[in-house]
Amino acid sequence: MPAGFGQGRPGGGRRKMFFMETCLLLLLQRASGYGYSLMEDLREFGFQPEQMDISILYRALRDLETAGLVRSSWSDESLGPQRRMYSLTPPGETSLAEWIESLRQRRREIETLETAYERVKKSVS
Amino acid sequence: MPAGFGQGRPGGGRRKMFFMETCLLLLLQRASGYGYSLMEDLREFGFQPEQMDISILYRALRDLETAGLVRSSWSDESLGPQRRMYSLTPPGETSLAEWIESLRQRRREIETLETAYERVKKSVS
DNA sequence: AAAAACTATTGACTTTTTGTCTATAGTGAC
DNA sequence: GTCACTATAGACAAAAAGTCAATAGTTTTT
Repeated sequence: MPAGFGQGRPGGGRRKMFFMETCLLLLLQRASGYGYSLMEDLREFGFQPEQMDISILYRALRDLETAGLVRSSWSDESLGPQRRMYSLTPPGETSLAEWIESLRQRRREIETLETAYERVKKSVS
Repeated sequence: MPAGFGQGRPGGGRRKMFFMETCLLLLLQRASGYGYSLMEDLREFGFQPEQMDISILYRALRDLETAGLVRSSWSDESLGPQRRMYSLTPPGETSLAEWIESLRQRRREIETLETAYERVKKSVS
């Protein structure tokens, strides 16, 4: 399977969440943030907060923290409910670079397919 | 979530197999083929037959047939074991066009992320 | 001040997907 | 006939992703 597609254990390998997690690392390299704010920021990359269950985002953040790519702490300075503020760790920066490269590879694979499709369409018509 | 990411039932929505199935439809628009031959043809799109279990390919073909996007028949003309020859149906052609468009969208989303990453890297250094 | 509404996070449950392993079955070679 | 090879199919298990509901503190409303 194509590079960037992972190798994969059952149900696993490259996951749907990969793109989202990469977006999160990028956002956190820009500035630290918490669940709800990151949710809004994801808009920039085509996500639509209204249409997604935010649990998925929280799970992604927890997974990233378990992997040591982000770190979190409770911020009590804010008004309103307590927020768990996330920020990027040095390993997170490294992973971000790698993941971006992986997505770049994936983009190239899609481009190959697009090109092939254009050729087929031309030969058929 | 980004267009091209499906909406999704549990564990579902946009699946890992989406890219592979689109490749298969494209290959079948070029010419009909069977399991093992398609496996080889997938090389063009970055797949590595040695490293993947062919069951996955067969399942993909059966799924596509269930969805009416391809049709199959036993070819007895060949020497060697019987082969199930697959070919693209008209609905399959339509889906192929849609799926390519969906992947195009996905590629654009990746490009957005790549661009954003370049900007962040520049501002950090 | 009690109730309601909102922000924020977490955890349990369920379905679907996906990878692996094994079974079947025909064909050609020795 | 047995063995190896090509080709396809099915069962099983593990993991991921989606939904739903629970918790908990904080403003706002009445």
